[in-house]
Amino acid sequence: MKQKNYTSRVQVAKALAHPSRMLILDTLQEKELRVSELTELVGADQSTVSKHIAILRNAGLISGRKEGLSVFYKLTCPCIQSFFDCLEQVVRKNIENSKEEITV
Amino acid sequence: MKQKNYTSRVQVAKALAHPSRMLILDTLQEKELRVSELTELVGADQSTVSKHIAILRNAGLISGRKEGLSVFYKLTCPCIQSFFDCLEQVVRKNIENSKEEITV
DNA sequence: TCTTTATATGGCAATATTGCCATGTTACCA
DNA sequence: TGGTAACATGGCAATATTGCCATATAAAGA
Repeated sequence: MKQKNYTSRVQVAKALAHPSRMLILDTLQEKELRVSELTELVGADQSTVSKHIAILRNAGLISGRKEGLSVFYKLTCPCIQSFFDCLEQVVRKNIENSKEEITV
Repeated sequence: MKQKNYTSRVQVAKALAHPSRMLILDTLQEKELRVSELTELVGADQSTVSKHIAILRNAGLISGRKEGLSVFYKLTCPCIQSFFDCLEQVVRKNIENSKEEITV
């Protein structure tokens, strides 16, 4: 592959590529939440959610703030909204196209 | 997980989560290309690139147009640009933050 | 200091993704 | 009709991701 390196971009894209992480990001758009709240939201094991959080944190999409025993997470970048908007736009376009015939 | 279903969104995000596919999308922003050209660009086996193309196509990110023996692919949605812009913004923010101390 | 609570991490089995080879399909041409 | 070129797909081994259990770490209170 003779190309610029997409390592960082891909890391961010991979972080988005899981329903639980998508849900976490979507929810954090409204307000910051602690891990216990995110765990209940996702409905998986606490360790599992903690690992999802680590993936989002390592990708630079969220950051944490300690307060007593809790850690509150929030989005690092408001641009995530445009991300989701684009995703939705593609998804909607797909639905429209599937009503017509398949292009290829 | 008590949530709306993110299946379609995740499919699109997953499609983005590979350096070869990122390169393909990035390149198709400029002009449509046939499979043989994309294969040379990526520098992998033709069958491998064809599978990457299928993933992008199934996610609704690109569409193909047959012309003789060739198939030309192009982006379905100009919003992909804002996608990359956001990715770059996060990546840049990460670089800045790594110069300071680690937040968590 | 000892406990408890909140979060993070190690380990590992189940599952998914990736990339090559071989082969199938379609369109064009002799 | 046979051959060839461009692309797609089946199969499979290598690799990566996921999610749970067990456990580590850190902060607060008794």
